[in-house]
Amino acid sequence: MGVTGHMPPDDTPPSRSASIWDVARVAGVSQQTVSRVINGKTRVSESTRAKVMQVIAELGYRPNRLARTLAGGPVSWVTVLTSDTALFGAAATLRGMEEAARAAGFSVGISVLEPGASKTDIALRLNRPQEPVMVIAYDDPGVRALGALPPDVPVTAAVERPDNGAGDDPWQVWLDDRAAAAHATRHLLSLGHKTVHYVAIPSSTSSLPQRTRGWQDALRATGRPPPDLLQGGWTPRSGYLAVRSLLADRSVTAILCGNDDLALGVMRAAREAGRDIPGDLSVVGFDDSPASAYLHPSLTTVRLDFEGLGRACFGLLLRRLRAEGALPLPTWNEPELIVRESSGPPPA
Amino acid sequence: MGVTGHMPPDDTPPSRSASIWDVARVAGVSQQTVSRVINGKTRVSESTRAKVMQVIAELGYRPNRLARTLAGGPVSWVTVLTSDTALFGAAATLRGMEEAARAAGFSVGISVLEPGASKTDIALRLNRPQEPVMVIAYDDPGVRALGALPPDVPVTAAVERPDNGAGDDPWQVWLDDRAAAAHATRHLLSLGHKTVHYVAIPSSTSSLPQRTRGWQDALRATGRPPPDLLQGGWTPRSGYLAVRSLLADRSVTAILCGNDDLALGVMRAAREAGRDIPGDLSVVGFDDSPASAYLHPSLTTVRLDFEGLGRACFGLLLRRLRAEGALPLPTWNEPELIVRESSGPPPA
DNA sequence: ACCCAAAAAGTGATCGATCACTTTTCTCGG
DNA sequence: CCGAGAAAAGTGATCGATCACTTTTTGGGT
Repeated sequence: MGVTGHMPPDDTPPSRSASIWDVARVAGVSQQTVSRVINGKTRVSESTRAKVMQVIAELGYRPNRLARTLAGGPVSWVTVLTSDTALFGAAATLRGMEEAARAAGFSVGISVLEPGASKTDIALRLNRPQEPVMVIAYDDPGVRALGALPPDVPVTAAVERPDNGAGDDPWQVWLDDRAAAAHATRHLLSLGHKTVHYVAIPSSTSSLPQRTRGWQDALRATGRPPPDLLQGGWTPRSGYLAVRSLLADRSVTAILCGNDDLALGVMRAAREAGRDIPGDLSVVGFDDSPASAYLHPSLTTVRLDFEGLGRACFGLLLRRLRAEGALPLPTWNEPELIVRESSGPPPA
Repeated sequence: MGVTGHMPPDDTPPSRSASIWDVARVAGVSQQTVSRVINGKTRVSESTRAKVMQVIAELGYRPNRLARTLAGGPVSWVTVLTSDTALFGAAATLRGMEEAARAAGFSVGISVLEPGASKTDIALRLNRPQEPVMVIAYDDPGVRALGALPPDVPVTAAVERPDNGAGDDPWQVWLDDRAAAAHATRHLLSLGHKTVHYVAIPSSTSSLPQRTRGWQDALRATGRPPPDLLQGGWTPRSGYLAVRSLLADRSVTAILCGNDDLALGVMRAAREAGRDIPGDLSVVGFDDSPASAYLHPSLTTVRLDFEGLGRACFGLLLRRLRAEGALPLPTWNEPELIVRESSGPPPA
């Protein structure tokens, strides 16, 4: 076996893989031509294209997206900022975003926001100064991160619905929590409950969260004063603790919960207090997490299309990046009340 | 207002943000010096450093990690390949990986594997040819992706424990599912059950999965022949369907499930069949998902430290990248059986 | 044959950093 | 007051691609 031969030139140390130049050299063309073959924008003669493709396969060439992006190629990169991915809503939104991004050929970076992240820190997580970003801003760290991003960063966000609805940042998407909470509350009232109590998830805004408002809306619309709000966290445990003392009061017959995990904790507290569900107490959740249909009793809850929202958030980002506008925005489903076993008429 | 002044030179179009050159020019030093200030490897005089830092703040300069990596800077980038992030184990592992990576100053990319992803496709998801990768290979798409990665890619993986345990790929981490399943099975046997049935999660290997083996181990060790395995999927629904017909048989008194979601489905099927848990039937899950403690009845399950495993997987990657070895590997907890309400002695 | 436009392929600069060297500036002993 | 050696700062090449131009080749029409 000779020193030289038909093998690819061995001046490439084994520790570095083939670049576009290596392909060009072996194929006997310029690297620009290789670039044309790869990107397929301009015409390349069929014979040249075939040879280049063959060399690419032989050398196991894989393009370097870093270099591509640096050199001003098309944007194909997005970072998602989110806080706790253990939460159903955030995780599902992230899935939707990732799916849509991957379908469009984007790489997705993810960076989890811990509560104490500083403003400077946020900017440094981006891989380049004007990296496109999506923020999942359902909670406080997310909302703060959204505010902490430098103004020249192209960003879209999945947020809690703003108060006014219109006239706000056009680069945000949301689900209509308020209407959904009102709907769930009306469902309970229509079953005959005198009033509905509410265990809230933590708030992301200084003003009243939308789910809380929707609950109040529905009560006030029928002339009922909303009872004191019960503040919960995100976990079953916090739901359990929030309602434990309340359940001794048999006049409490219906509880709406800010998410399904809280509802789980509430149901446990109810059983320990000797309350039957739905006989003595109706419980309604929020999210329609996968487990909710299989709980005992199965949980009446509001289905929220977080994945669809995530896809739309990416669609919006794409529209922002490609200024040509008029890119169709993926649609998402409106919240939908799923009635199951955990809600029923109040005890006689 | 004059054409020139103390403002930063306005030859920078507003659409591009400051680079290291801009900082250097305004600060009156070379870009190399700016680089030194930023990276702090070499000494820079205090006065120069201060001036550079000030200009950085004024210009809102943010380093471009793409360019840094391209130019041969330290690796600070990792892509995670995973399939379904809706699964508890995968999601928790991902969280651990992201946490450890972020702590080490790495950016984390995530790419979800759909079942049909081709070999070529996998390589193209990487941002550069030799991008460090972590694979969550608990299921078939993950295992295949691990096999499809080009050989020169530095990769570590969280996997199901290999059969032989040692002598295998040293760049993999796993939890001892087999021992855990055996332990859970022994728990049920020690309560007095004659045998234990098993509803399996889908398998990632051609040979018998570890949880299945552990279950068989424990039965055989006491001279009991393992009953036919019940094949489930990942969802509560699949658990429900897998055992529905079985439950008419009152001699079935203990069921071990491959994950908590399956257990949820099994418990529902049991109730519909009029079986009391744990009076008539004991159910044990796997994962200790957050809901399991609050279910009715609360679920006896095996706690698996997926987050710790994810952190360790990243630690292993770091060790692989920095060949100096001897980097301490984060430890993770061994599986632990959490006994709750859903398991008890068989009916008399 | 001949010329010209369109198609195909090549050239050089650039993106924003790092690296390996080289040059300039201090600091201090003799 | 000079020179040695260390500390500080600068220079030019490079990473792997793209972009805007320029040059060469190809294919018709006359």
